[in-house]
Amino acid sequence: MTTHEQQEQEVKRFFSTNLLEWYKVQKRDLPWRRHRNPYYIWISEIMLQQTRVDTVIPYFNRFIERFPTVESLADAPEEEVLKCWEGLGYYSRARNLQHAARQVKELYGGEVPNDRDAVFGLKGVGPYTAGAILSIAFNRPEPAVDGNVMRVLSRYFLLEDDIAKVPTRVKMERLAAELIPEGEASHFNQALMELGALVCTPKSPRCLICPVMEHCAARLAGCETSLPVKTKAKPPRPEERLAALVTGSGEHAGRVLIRQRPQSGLLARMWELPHWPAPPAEGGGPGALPEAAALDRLRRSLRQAGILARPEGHWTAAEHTFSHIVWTLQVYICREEDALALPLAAEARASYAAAAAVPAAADGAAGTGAAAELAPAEPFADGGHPEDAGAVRWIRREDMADYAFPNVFLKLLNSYFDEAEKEQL
DNA sequence: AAAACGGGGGT
DNA sequence: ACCCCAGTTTT
Repeated sequence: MTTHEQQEQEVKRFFSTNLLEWYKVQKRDLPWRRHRNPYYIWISEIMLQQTRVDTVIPYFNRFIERFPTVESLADAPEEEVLKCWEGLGYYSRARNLQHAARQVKELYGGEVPNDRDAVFGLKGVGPYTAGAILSIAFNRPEPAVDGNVMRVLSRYFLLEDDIAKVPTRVKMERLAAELIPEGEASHFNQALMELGALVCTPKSPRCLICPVMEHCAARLAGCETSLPVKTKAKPPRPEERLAALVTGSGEHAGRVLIRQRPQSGLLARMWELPHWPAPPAEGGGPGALPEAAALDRLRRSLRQAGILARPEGHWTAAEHTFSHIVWTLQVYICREEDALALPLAAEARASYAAAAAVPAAADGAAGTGAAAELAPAEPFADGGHPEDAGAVRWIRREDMADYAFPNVFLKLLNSYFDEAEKEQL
């Protein structure tokens, strides 16, 4: 063995032993670290995907209280799981998690399997989460490479590969596996992620308190802040939308109309205020749509969705940023026309739902050119909006507890009910 | 290989 | 106000 290879080995050994010692002293007291319950580890790892520890903690505690075991999760109504996930984002994680709980119940007697292929086969479990469960819960020497780990390794070993690429992750996994000290997979993998979260942070790493800074190649080269290398995500596309806050009349007095989103796609099965794409303003940029045009457009969208309501005026604007879209919602207060006519509205929705089941023309034509000129009762040029088939409910503030809302609608509804309450006084 | 899929924190 | 962060599934 050459001296160069010996040095390389020494740098690796230094990293592993120092990091492990640091972790044993510095590790945070986190709810899922208080027991070695594979179910807790699994739930926490799914929640921690794309999400920071501080955000996850209250969700984790509520979730475990409500679904203490794999079986309780497998047997729960899906809406309750979704409600528990409300505000956490990436809601397919919640549905995949319940699907996987049913897999564990049916296939493995309710015990999280201690087996690589079995864990991998669970819905919502990919290479990172499989490694995390196997190492943290069962102390198996599997790598668990997330963004934190790639940042730490790319700096310590000065690796300039693009961490957005799959081959880079595979390379990091090989390296991470090599670094695991005998019998210490659980602590070591957590140590790696803990270092990335507390010390080797993206913007201004705290190199002076880092347990391995002495041999950190990026630090020695003075390039730690330019690592890891990562291709930039493309900016989200803007979408202007008109939203309706419909207040009930007659038997719906004091209530607001909400509707459920489709079974798949963005915010699947979540509840919301109804909203539709805003037609582009005359020769104008976004947001320039005149109020009269917006009211007219909204009136026709409501009618087409089978909602008998009249838009009355602009209430507020709200912005909601996804990773790939930015919604600007112009919210209009609308008044339900006649509660007694609701059966008719239900009928309109049902017939529209049937029509919507027929494959419609490609999306994107909404509100452009001719569509803006159509008579009120005519469908839009693109065949309508897929959301319009969704179920609707009239709710009071107390009823919000029974429906899962994306954050933007949670805020709008709370704010509306606050205002409505104040006016009562 | 690239896009879809939320929400929050740092600067 | 703007920039950054990041696993799995679907296309």
